[in-house]
Amino acid sequence: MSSFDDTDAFEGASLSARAMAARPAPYLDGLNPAQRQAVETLDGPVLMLAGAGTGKTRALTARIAHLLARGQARPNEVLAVTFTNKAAREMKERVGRLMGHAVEGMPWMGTFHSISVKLLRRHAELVGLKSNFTILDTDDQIRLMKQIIAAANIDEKRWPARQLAGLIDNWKNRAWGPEQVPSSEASAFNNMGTELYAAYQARLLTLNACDFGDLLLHVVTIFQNHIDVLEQYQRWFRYIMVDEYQDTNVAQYLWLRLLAAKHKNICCVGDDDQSIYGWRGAEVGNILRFEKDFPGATVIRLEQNYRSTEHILAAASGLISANAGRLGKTLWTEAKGGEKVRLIGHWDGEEEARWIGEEAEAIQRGTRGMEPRSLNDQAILVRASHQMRAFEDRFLTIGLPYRVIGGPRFYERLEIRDAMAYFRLAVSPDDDLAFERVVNTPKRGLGDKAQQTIQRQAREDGVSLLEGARYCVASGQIGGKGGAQLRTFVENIDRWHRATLVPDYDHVRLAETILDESGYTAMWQNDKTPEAPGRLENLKELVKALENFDNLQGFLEHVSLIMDNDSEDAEEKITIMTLHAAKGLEFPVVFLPGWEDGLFPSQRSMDESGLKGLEEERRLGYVGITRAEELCTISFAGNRRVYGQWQSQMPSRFIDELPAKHVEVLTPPGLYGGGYGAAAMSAGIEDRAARADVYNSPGWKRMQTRSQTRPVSQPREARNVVIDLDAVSAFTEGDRVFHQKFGYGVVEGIEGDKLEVAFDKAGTKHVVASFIVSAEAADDIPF
DNA sequence: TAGTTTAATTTTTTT
DNA sequence: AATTAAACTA
Repeated sequence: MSSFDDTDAFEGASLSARAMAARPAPYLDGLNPAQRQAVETLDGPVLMLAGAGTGKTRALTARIAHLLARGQARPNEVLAVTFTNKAAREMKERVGRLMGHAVEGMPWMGTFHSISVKLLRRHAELVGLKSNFTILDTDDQIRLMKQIIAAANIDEKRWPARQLAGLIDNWKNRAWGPEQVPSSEASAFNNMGTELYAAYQARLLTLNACDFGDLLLHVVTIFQNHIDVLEQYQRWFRYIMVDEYQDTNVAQYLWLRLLAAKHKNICCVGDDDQSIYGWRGAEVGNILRFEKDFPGATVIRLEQNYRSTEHILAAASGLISANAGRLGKTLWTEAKGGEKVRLIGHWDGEEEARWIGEEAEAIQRGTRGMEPRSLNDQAILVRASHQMRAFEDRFLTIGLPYRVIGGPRFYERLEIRDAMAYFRLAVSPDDDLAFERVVNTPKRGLGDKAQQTIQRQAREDGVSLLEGARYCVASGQIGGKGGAQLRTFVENIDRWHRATLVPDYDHVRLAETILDESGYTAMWQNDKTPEAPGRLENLKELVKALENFDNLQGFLEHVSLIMDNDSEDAEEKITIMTLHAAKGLEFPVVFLPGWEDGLFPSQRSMDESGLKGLEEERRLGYVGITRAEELCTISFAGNRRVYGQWQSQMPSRFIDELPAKHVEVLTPPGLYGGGYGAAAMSAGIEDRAARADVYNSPGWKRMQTRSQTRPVSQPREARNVVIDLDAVSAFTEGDRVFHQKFGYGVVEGIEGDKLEVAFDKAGTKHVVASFIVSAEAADDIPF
């Protein structure tokens, strides 16, 4: 087969059509019948119900390739929408690979938000914005809300800005503008909700800004009010594809329905069982209702799972079957055998972390006939991010490398946001929010009083804060040391702004100059806190990132939308992340800790959303289990510290819902001296134990027997841990010591078998004594 | 104005 | 427990 066919096929519609007739397309190879149907059903509405691990992305990308190769649509006529930039990037790459060349001309493949920005920049004037509007992030949003609340004379303590921001966000998710908020919501936020919403929107317009919700809402508004614009895009987007349809909110739904109304060539891919974003406005109803919305829709179910063993699949299916109102799918796999899902109970959270750490290392070495698995192939998925700390603490002390996904992202870090505010001021000096953020950072002797003076002046004259400040300096309203510094600040901004007006200015150089002249770099250089060096490092990284852009404007635009920064590093590490963050990913080995009622399912979810909340939690469990390819271990702890208080926990009700024959109950090692807590042995567990085979293991029974003899009071004491006295007694307070991972430090205290050590670089930590050597001994070890 | 102490709050998260 | 905001003191 010559390579000419490949290239020729993509030259134009007629040629490619002929090439198609000549031989089957390579992108169809290896697709199962359902996938193939999904790829080849190009016209009319299609709902692709794709269960976990059923090759959804594969089908979706092949469909795009098919569309283009057959010449049914030009690349710019295909609208392909995802939720995250990562997903969009991946899709682009994979389509490119299928086509055998990069897909340059697919400008409409992206997230709802990035596509909306593109549309909105073209038609901004239709909603009263200028096309160079700025996009506010959550932080700016909150600060703006604070001002609005203060202006309305509302006690901010009783009515926090955060709450208002959340409320307005919710309304925007439902595609309600200030006028469309129904009267049933009138009592919201001290009966002022709608008014404040309107005030907030008005303020955004004057700032020529919008928040994330507006990006979508404005586009919907334009489509609804300007038929000509809508029709233009309806004609343009001949084929529409949507990933993760179960996560769409009402605004996104309207957005799509309006665009698809003409050609009705819309293909939505999703899985109602993986809808886990209800709390931020996603409507499962959208996917459940698809066939009503688009009569004559073809519904295709992808049910063959290529990811997990049959036990894992069966456990997940068993769990999710407890949910009502599903579209219904039956996942199956050709892969037989494999390990059952493992279940293990622990005395407390610390022990759970210890056990998982040891298990991860055992799996890394290869255990029980299983092939060794790199730490990269293992993940710990938690319900809430605060659960991560227990694992981090434990892994730090035993030196197990880990990576946390979903911490504060790069562009959300304090120093980056500060630096960005400076850049924003340079680009648009009238950006009041940016001005406010950095006017006294670093400290310029401009406290509340001075800032209020500037605010008042700016408001009186109807000008920006920068102009207000300029006047305050000129008129002597702000004098003294602060005044002098404010003058320099204003002059600096003027100068930086002039620099951005020069054609082809060196923006990297300018950025460095700005950080330098503002004293921002110096501020962190003089800061002696342990995080200061890291922050300086981040600033350097920021400047480096600038090199990829033509100018500061372009960079700011990019950053306001793309907040992800996944830096891959070479070292093998186990991944710790939330269940939410894990959606769409897969790992050979998965640990699911913390399956305790109240934690998972989360109490708050159940309180706020009742049965609906519980079902969403259950879907979250389903997502968690289906992330695993080979080995899935669910665990819970009988006792856990919640907000600093010890609490007895009950095993999650979801554990009872797992089909017993696909679950193996492990005997916890912690049985040696521990026992089960009084609360844990209370009626609940016994009931459940009687019902479920899951609890018929020797280990579980022993655990119950022991629990009757031991009351729960102080778990820490109750646990009869073998203390390595030799290791501890080797040290006293004040000793200079060395740790493999943390380096040198001084012993500050001794607790059981742990030492409290103040490390020179890593800060104060509790470390197991056996991992410590004296500093003198360390000096003798040649590295 | 700036640093210090006290009190309140505590999910999940993308754009 | 730990973070964060607000109140308080120098």
